[in-house]
Amino acid sequence: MNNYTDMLRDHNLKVTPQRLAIAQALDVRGHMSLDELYHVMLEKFSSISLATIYKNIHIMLENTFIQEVKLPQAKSVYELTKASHAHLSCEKCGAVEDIMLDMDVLVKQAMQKSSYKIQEASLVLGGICKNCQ
Amino acid sequence: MNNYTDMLRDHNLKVTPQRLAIAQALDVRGHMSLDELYHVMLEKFSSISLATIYKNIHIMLENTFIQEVKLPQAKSVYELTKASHAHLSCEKCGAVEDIMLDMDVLVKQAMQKSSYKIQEASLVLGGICKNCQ
DNA sequence: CTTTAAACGATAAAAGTTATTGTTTAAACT
DNA sequence: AGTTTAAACAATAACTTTTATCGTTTAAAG
Ligand SMILES: [Mn+2]
Ligand SMILES: [Mn+2]
Ligand SMILES: [Zn+2]
Ligand SMILES: [Zn+2]
Repeated sequence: MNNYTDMLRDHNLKVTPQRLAIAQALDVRGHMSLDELYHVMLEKFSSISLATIYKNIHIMLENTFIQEVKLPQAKSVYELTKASHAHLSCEKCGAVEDIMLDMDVLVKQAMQKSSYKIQEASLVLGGICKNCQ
Repeated sequence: MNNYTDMLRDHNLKVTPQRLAIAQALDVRGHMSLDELYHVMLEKFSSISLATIYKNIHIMLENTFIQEVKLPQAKSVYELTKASHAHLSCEKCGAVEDIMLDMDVLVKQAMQKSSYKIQEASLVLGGICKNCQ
């Protein structure tokens, strides 16, 4: 009865070896594209179907077990759902990092300027990571 | 020698009737998905090829005549390049609006917290527009 | 243990995007 | 204005990505 098992059950997802491996991979690596996830999964399950990856990403998104992060100049990456946060994206090596930023002031400003009821903020900051500088 | 002609020439794009219509459509409607653009173009050019839309979007992106906006829960939309700005996206009707917000403080904060050299910020605020409330 | 609905792998089908080819045309140059 | 040429065009084939189908396996409940 490990950690990922409980997490999957909490999101009404049946616990399978494939899903446990997806959860672990995303937990360890943070952010992964669909392709990356598929190739990592192939190492553990040499005959896993690509359709299984697609279907699990879908249902995991529906059940908010994971989140999709759309990056400006690259393929989407996926991550385990956690507290809302922004992203740093290195335009040289493609690395993606989390960063906690207080967006309350900005969101409040936006609600005053516009007539929108804002529910969520998606911020991706593009730049060059320490390693690539 | 209209306005869109000059704009296209400024971005090293050969001026064709199709491109003038794309520029006008994006100028008038603000943000359009590839499909929307294709269908609007079909009204003016009943036999325009979908490949022409794809190719023009590509070269216009390359030459920074237009920008792509990736929305969290919807297809990408495209817009004429203008001063950097954030977006409001209505999760009910799909409307997309521009909003000018000063992100300097936030970006400065992010550069201090991380070791990234930040070059651009992409912010999409999801919510409910005035009409849909 | 059974039972059963869900998940799986394999693979076909559909949708989305890019490449190819012959024709047309915008723009440069007489 | 007429000629030339490279780029853009429409048509469509090829390729990639995503989704649907189907027979089999398995997680979870009883
Ligand atoms: Mn993240
Ligand atoms: Mn915009
Ligand atoms: Zn980097
Ligand atoms: Zn709306």
